[in-house]
Parts: sequence; C-alpha cells; structure tokens
Amino acid sequence: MSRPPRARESVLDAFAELLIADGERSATMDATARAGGVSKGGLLYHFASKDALESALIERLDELVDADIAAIVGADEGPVAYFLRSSVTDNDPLDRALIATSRLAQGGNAAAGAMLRSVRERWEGALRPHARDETALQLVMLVSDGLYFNNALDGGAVPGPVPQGAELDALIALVLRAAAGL
Amino acid sequence: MSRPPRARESVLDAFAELLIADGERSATMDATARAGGVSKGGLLYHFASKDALESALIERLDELVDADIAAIVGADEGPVAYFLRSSVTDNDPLDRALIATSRLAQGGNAAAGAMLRSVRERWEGALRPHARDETALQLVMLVSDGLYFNNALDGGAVPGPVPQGAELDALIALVLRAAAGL
DNA sequence: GTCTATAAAAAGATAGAC
DNA sequence: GTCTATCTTTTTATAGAC
Repeated sequence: MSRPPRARESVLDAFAELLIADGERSATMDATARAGGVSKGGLLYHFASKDALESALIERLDELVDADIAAIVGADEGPVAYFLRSSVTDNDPLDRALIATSRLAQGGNAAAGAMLRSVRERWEGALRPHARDETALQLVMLVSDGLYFNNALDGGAVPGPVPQGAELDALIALVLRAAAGL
Repeated sequence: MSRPPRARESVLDAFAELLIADGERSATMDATARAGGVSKGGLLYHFASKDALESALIERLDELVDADIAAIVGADEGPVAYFLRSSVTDNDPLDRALIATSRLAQGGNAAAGAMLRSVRERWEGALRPHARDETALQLVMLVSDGLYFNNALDGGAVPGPVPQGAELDALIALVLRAAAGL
C-alpha cells in the first residue's frame, strides 16, 4: 500500500478536472501540467505518455467503485435509495473519476469503455437482490444514468434540470415503489 | 425554403458521424473533409471556420426537434410510450444530431449546451399534459436520458446494456404505470 | 464551387541539465 | 523528481489557381 507521490496525484486530479470542465480537446498534456502545478517534463516523469495518463485515471475509477459498492450494500436507507441519491453528483472523487472516464470512452478509448461496462455490472450486481425483477433493475439503472448524464453535460457549470431536495426524495420514492413491486 | 447544397450536407453528416464515433478530438476539419468527400478548401467554402461547422450542426438539431415534437404529440401509442421508445436510438438523423451536439456541449461549446437545454424543455412541454405530476414527468425524462446516454457511450460500437424488444416493452409499461399514476 | 499549397499555432514526445 | 529546450506531427486557417 505505497501512497502515491503528491505531484502524481495532483496531475491526475488536474487531468480529470480538465476532461470534465472542457472535454478531451482541452485536456492536453500541456494544460494538464500547468493545472497540476508541474512542468511538461515533470508530468512526463510520472506519466510517460498520454495513454499512461488516461490509464491511470481509469484505474483510479476502478478502485473508487470498489469502495462505492461497499457503501451501497451497507447503506442505512437501503441500497437502491442510496444508489439513486448518490447518482446526483456532489462532485466527490468517484463522480469526477466516472465523468472523466466517460469523456475518455466517448473519445474512443476502448479501455475506458470496458471499465464503464464493468462499473455498471458491479452496480447491477449490488442492486439486483433489491429489485423485483430485471425490468425494475433496469429502471433504477436508467434513472441513475439519466441523473449522471444531466449533471455531466456542462461539466457542472450550469445548474441543470436534475431534481434536488424534496423533488429528489419524491422521485426516489416513486422509483422505489415501481422497483420494489408496489 | 432553399434546399442546401449536396456537398454542404454530406460534410455536415460526416462531421456528426466523426463526433459520434470518436469524439471531438477526431472530428477535425481535415478528417471531416475527407469523410465528406471534399477537400479542405471545399469544406471551408461552405463552413468558413470550425465554429461555423459546429453552429450548423446545432441548428440542424433545432430543426429536427421541431419535427420530432409534432411526431410525439400525434403518436398512436401515446406521447410518453412513443417518446421512450424513440429514446433507444435507431441511428436516425435526430439521434445523430442529438448525440453529436452532446459531444460539442461536453467540449465546452456554450451554444450546444443551450440548445440541449432547449430541446429538453420542448420535450417536457409536449409530455407534461400526459404525466400525473412533475415527479412523474422527471421520471420519464430521466429514463429517456439514461437510454440515450448508454447508447451514445461507445458511439453505438458496443451493443450496450439498453433493453430491446420485449424487455423494452416491459420497461415502458412500468414507467407508464408509475408516470400515469398507476 | 472546388482544388492545392502553405503559413501559424498547438499537440505529443524526447534529450539532457540540474 | 523536476526543469528547459527542442523536434515532429497535427490542426486551423489563408491565398490564390482553376
């Protein structure tokens, strides 16, 4: 369990932020180095290529999802409600890694696409015991995807149409009724 | 109602396809010209800059959505069922324009983001009379977003986890029960 | 309307000093 | 571990012939 170097982590943070805020186009090596507070050479010491930088981000998502699955299955309000509530991004490390990896997948990175499918399967596996049937499970997954998608559209710059507070509670209750079988 | 030049349209088609398949990074002027069957100079006659090319795509979405709204309100199976069914992309011109514009929005194009919000509002306006309340309406919109998001992830290269056929029918029935008030 | 040629800037990557 | 300097390729855009 060697803790990774500070500079390496802040470069990776910066890369994710650039992807989320302005997309793959803006997340250049140069911009990432500047945002991460190192020079281009400094960045390249930690990540020998653009591909290595992308792979490290994908791997970070993998680790964060493992922790998230544990939180889902142990949630007090129940796995489905917790899962839906946490789909409204609060800009935590998991949200950022997930949205940034989506950007990479849309840019044609095959490993990013494969990781996103893996993440979805792990979530489905954790929630399946709590849904009446596969249709109900898909409803939960699709509402979650919809919540993520909307929040991710502008990189969080615009409020967006995603329900908050009491509206979100009502939505979760509605999905729970439908998914649990009424 | 002047019909636009053939070359102009095929360049715009090619640009959308590149955005969908490989993201903003790959949708360069050069690649777009080649895929559209013209030279770079030919492209630049029709679209004086990258920004003009992007604006034309956003405007095309605007027009296609107007036609879609008419189809939604007049659908035989009901607006909500029709809307959800058409959210599973069959790669028609509207689907392509929508996903391509999403790529532009994620790349930081403000006009693309504004257009996507406008599209969502127009859809909500068409469906609102057919939902019990705002929570039910949001459920329909979010499931639709989830369907689009999943199909768009790999540019359609990978089958993806989106329900088809009988599974899709069951999902639509479930959402209809929840949205119409059981 | 469509082409080729080319300029100007930005991208990823390498070399080597400190 | 981090830096500057530099190389190569790609990208956007311009100029002007046909």
